[in-house]
Amino acid sequence: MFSGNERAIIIETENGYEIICSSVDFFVHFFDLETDYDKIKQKLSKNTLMKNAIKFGKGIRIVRNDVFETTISFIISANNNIKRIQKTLLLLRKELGERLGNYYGFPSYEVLKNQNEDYFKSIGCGYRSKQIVKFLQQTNPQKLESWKNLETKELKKELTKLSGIGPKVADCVLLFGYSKPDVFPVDTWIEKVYNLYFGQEKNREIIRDNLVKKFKNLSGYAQQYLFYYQREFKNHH
DNA sequence: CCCCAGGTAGGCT
DNA sequence: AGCCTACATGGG
Repeated sequence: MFSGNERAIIIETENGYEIICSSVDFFVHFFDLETDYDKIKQKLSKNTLMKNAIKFGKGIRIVRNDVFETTISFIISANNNIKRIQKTLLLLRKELGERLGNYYGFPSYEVLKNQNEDYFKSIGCGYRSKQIVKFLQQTNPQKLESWKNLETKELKKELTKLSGIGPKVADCVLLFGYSKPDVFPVDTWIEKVYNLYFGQEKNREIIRDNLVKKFKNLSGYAQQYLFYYQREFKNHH
């Protein structure tokens, strides 16, 4: 697991998890270790689906990642698969990031802004390359940080004005970058979950609104449990 | 050759 | 406001 210039290696043990990392304070905050997830799990365990999903993803944490890194990462994630997303992000670090022993930090805004569309294509960003270049021209980390006290709805409106950011990527940035819990990112997996357990609907905006109404301030947590459950479920069948 | 993957942008109505 | 469809790229 990487964030900025930090790295953590997580090992599952008999009675929990062990984290070997570059900075304890950083990762206590990053993994939100001061939040009581047992309480959240209890509140969400209202039916068999949620109980199973929580049991399956018992170690899930909503990370508190840097906003800029989160945004770049999720622009790359759009209509992409996780394996290639990880590969592309590792290449970004290796080719443009600072070398820190045997790993690399996330590249700075200035370095990223100096790259052109062809560069991003060369590391597998595909057609998102143009969006990334445009995004880097439109904004910068300072501007993104300045929005952190806006309310969820207002913040989403600002985010979706930027290139490469639609409703789903915005929700992910709100959740993992701005730590807003009242969002429910709807991707292809959540669409499947919804159609399996909640009802027939293909409009993702309607799906999102219904799920936020249902889970309110625990939407982000519920989303993570259901997302992981559905994605892994597929691998086991 | 098809469909899918942590969807979005731009054009049309 | 909604409803198409093109879009890179690799895997199944």
